[in-house]
Amino acid sequence: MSLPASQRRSLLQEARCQTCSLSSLCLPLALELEDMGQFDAIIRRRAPLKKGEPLFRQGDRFTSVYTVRSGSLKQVTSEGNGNDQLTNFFLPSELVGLDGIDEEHYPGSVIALETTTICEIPFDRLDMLSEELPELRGQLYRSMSKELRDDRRMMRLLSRKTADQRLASFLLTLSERFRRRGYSPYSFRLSMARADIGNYLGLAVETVSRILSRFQQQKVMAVSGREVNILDMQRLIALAEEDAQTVSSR
Amino acid sequence: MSLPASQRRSLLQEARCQTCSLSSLCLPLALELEDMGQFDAIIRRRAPLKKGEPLFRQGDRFTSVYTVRSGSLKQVTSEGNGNDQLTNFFLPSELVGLDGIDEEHYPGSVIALETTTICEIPFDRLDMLSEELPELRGQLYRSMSKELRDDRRMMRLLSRKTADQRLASFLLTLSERFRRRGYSPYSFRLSMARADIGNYLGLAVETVSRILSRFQQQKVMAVSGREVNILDMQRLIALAEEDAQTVSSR
DNA sequence: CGACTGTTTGAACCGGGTCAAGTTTGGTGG
DNA sequence: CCACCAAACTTGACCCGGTTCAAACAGTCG
Repeated sequence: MSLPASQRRSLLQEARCQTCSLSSLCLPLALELEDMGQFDAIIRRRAPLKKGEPLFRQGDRFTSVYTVRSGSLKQVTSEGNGNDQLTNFFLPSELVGLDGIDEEHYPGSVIALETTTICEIPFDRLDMLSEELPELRGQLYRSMSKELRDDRRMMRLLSRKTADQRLASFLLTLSERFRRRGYSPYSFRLSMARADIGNYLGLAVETVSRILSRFQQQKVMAVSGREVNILDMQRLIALAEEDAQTVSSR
Repeated sequence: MSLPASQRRSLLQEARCQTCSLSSLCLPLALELEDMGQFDAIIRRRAPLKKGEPLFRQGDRFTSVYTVRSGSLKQVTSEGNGNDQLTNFFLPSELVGLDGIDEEHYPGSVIALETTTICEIPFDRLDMLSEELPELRGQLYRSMSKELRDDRRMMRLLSRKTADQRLASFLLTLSERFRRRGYSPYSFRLSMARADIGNYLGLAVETVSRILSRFQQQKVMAVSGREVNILDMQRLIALAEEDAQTVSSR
């Protein structure tokens, strides 16, 4: 199956970091133009994933890290017995698979929540290139360090926050991530199911649903299926940070 | 204040990786003897910390990562309002401070739980050295990756496990860490207070205390103050993994 | 257009938090 | 070495947020 040369070129073009709209957020963000060419040479394009398809499965041998080009994914770790744990959602420009380096196997499956395109970065090549390019190395350290910090925040959420605070925090985090990517922080579409949100936040589906209904009824946001519209950002921030009595007493 | 030459030498000796009993677990574990010398040259010895003293405080500028030589520490992140979150305990050979790389400030205070000695590794030197020594670089990536995996496990614990399962898991994790360091996995001393355990596991102090009492009464372990003696390891593993009805029905 | 999956809502229950009151431990100074 | 005090720990009683169970409803995709 072959394409006309022009289309083939445009596909390749699309896979080049220099022309990628995410380059200011993505791994090579710290690179000079000339270095970016080197980086470009090691990344591989992947066929788009359809909704529900895995990028890789738990236990697969670790070979590459990935960045999301478009779409979104979830990471799920299964513990043998029925209950899985959803440990992460990935949006465009975010790095996937860093937690597989250590044991040389991916510790969870990563599954597309919608049609999703991906850049594959073979880790051995990345490591070698990071030897030559201190900027790239630094960026890689920073990416992992940021993920560690985010994890700590998540632990705090899971161990200290009420269901309302969890939902509010989750929505604010999404909002902020959309904002940084140039989308509206007020109005966006949830690509994940309520069950996924519940699993991620340590809540029952029913609780997620109930609280979303309540937020809507309190005019903090409008929710219609997976479409979210934040109406009162300040209130949402208050809901995420403060304890119950502080919020209710206004 | 000066010491006889022989003692001075022995102090320096003590600070050398080649003679450190932890070298098989610590950051330079992958290095050849000759490379270890280079690594040795960049690490700095620190005066021992007394119980309650901070290694660094939340918000301090990130300069170094640290490894524990002896003793133990806790990492605490404060969110302005009263409630702090204890996000980690550190035992000998474990790397402290990796989550500060990204924002160039430490995201939490790290405080000694007992008299604790530390090796300081200035990060800029470590980064430069990691350029020359692929083994060291790999070990650094692996350390961070392992911490990511551990965090995911902690998230699962916090979002899915009951109080009993949390305590059991916590004790097993400690047990395993002691075992790997050459100490008894059955009998050890908790260097942290019940309140610290509760904070870390997302439980009230009272709950921690109650459950430890119950474990003891069920002859799973003997607890006397901070001394722990695991009597029935299999049972403890079952308590950590299985759901309540499975365990109670035996 | 039917079947299935995802979502919402209601009612009842319970695990673990909170509050309160001892009890033990460890550190300090006499 | 002991007495004292504050901090750490234990235990009990009660209560509440969030889970579970149940059932109806809404999308969505063959």
